[in-house]
Amino acid sequence: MIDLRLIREQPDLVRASQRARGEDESLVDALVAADELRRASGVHFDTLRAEQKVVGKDVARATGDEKAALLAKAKDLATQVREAETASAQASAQAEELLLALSNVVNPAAPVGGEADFVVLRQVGTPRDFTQEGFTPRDHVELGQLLGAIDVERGAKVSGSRFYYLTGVGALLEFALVQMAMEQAVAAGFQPMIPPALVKPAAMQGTGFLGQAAENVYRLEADDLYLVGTAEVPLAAYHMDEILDAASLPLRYAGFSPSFRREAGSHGKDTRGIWRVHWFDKVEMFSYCPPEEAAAEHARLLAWEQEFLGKLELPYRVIDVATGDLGSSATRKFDCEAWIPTQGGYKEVTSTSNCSEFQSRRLSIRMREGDKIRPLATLNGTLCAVTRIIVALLENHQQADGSVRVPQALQHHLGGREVLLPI
RNA sequence: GGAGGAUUCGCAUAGUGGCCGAGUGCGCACGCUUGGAAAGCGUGUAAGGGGCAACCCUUCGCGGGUUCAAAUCCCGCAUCCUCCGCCA
Repeated sequence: MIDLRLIREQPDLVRASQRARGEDESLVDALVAADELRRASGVHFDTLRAEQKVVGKDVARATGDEKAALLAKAKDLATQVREAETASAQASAQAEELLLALSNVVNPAAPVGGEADFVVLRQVGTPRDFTQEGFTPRDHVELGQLLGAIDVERGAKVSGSRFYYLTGVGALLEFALVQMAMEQAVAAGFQPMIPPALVKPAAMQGTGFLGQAAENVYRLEADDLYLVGTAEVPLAAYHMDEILDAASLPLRYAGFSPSFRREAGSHGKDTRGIWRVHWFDKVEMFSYCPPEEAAAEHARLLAWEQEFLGKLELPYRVIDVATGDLGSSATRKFDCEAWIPTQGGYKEVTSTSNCSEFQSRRLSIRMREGDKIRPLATLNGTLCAVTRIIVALLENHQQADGSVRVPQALQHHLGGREVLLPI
C-alpha cells in the first residue's frame, strides 16, 4: 500500500500513476473521501470513549443516589460508544479496502505505455546464425526428447497440460542450475533459504498477489492456504510484523522454491513444451533495504541476474518494462530476455522489481534508525527460473547432431560433462 | 485425531472486574561516579491512529459476548509445548 499522506497531499501524482498503469483513477478520489470519513468517525469515537472512561471511574467512586444517576448516564454513553465504534470500524475497513486495491506509484523513469512500450536498455551477446551454420535448430521439446531430459506427454497424462517431468540428464540439469545459482548468491552475500511454498492469506495479500493477479494464484480451499507463485512471497512475509534494525540492512535472501501459476489469462499462449507451465522451481533473490537505497539495490539485482546469464553464455537483452505491464507492487521492473532460436525472438527469463515501501507497509515491516521508525523498501529478482533457463540452454547451445554443449561454468555441476548427448 | 498446559511492552515474568496501557528483572540509551572500565546509583525505554501542541484514543494471540466498566468472566478460533494415536 502507498502512504495515505501522499494520497492526501498529492492526489494528482497518484492519479497520474494510475493513468500510466491503465488503472482506475477514480479510486484515488474515493480513497480521499473514505480517509476523511475514517478520521472524522475516529475522532467522534475517541471523544465518546474518553468521556465513558471518566464516567466509569466516577461510578466506581460514587455511592447511593449519585451512583444510580451516574450509572444511568454511563449506560446511555455505552450505547453511543458502541454505535460510534461500529461506525468508525466500518469507515476504517472501507478505507483499508480501497487502499489495498490501489497499486504502487510508478517510478517517473519507467517508460509509460502498454506491454509493447518497453525500452531496450542493452543487448548482450549475439544470437547464432543457424542458416550459416547449415542446420535448422530443433526446439526444446525435440531436444529434450532426444536427450531423454524432458517428458511432456507423461506430464500431461499424470497432471494435465502445462506439466512435465524432467528426466535423466534433465533432472540433473535442474540440480546443477540450482546449485550454481545458490553458489553465486552465497558468494554475493545472500542467505540461502528454502521457504514454505504454501502461505496464509496475509502473506499473499501483503505481497500484492490478491489484486488483479489473484486469478493466477492457486488456493487450497479446505485449508485457506495459497500455493506461492514465487519465493518472493514467503521471503517478503518472513519479516512480517517486525521492526528491523537499520544497521542490519540490506538483508539479502536467496530462496529456492517451487512456483505455482494457474496461467488463467494465457490460454493458448506458449502451449508447447515447458516454457509456460503451472509449476516450476526457481531461485529468487530478495532484498530489504532503506528506501533511498532501493534504486541502487535494483541495479545490483539486475547485475547479478546478468552475471548468471553471462555464465550460461546466453545471448539476451535487458528491457525497462512499461508502466502498463508492471505488477501492482512494483514501481519499476527490468526483465532479462534470452534469445530463443526457434521463436526467433527474445523472451523473458528473469525479472527484477523495485517494490519501494509498498509491500513493507502491507506486511508491516519497518526499520528502526535511532529513534525513528519507518517503512523500508523490498526488491526481488529472478536468479534462475529453472524451466526457462533449460529451454534457453538447450536451444542456444544445440549442435547439428542434437547434442547440447554445456557452458563451462556449469560443467563441474554436471559431473564434468562438456556435452549432453542424445540417448 | 484425542487429553492437558500455555499465549502480556526486545527477552523473562507479575497481574482473576474499576487505583492496569499494565509492575518487576534482564537488555538497551543517557547521566552521575571513575585515571579508565566493571560494579553501583539515577532517569528513560512497545506499536499504531488523531492533534501545531498539551493531550486523547486503540492494541494484553485473534474474533465474538457479558458489564456502566474486561489483560482479568463466558463462547469460538489460531499458534506453541507435553503425552497418546497415526505417519513421510
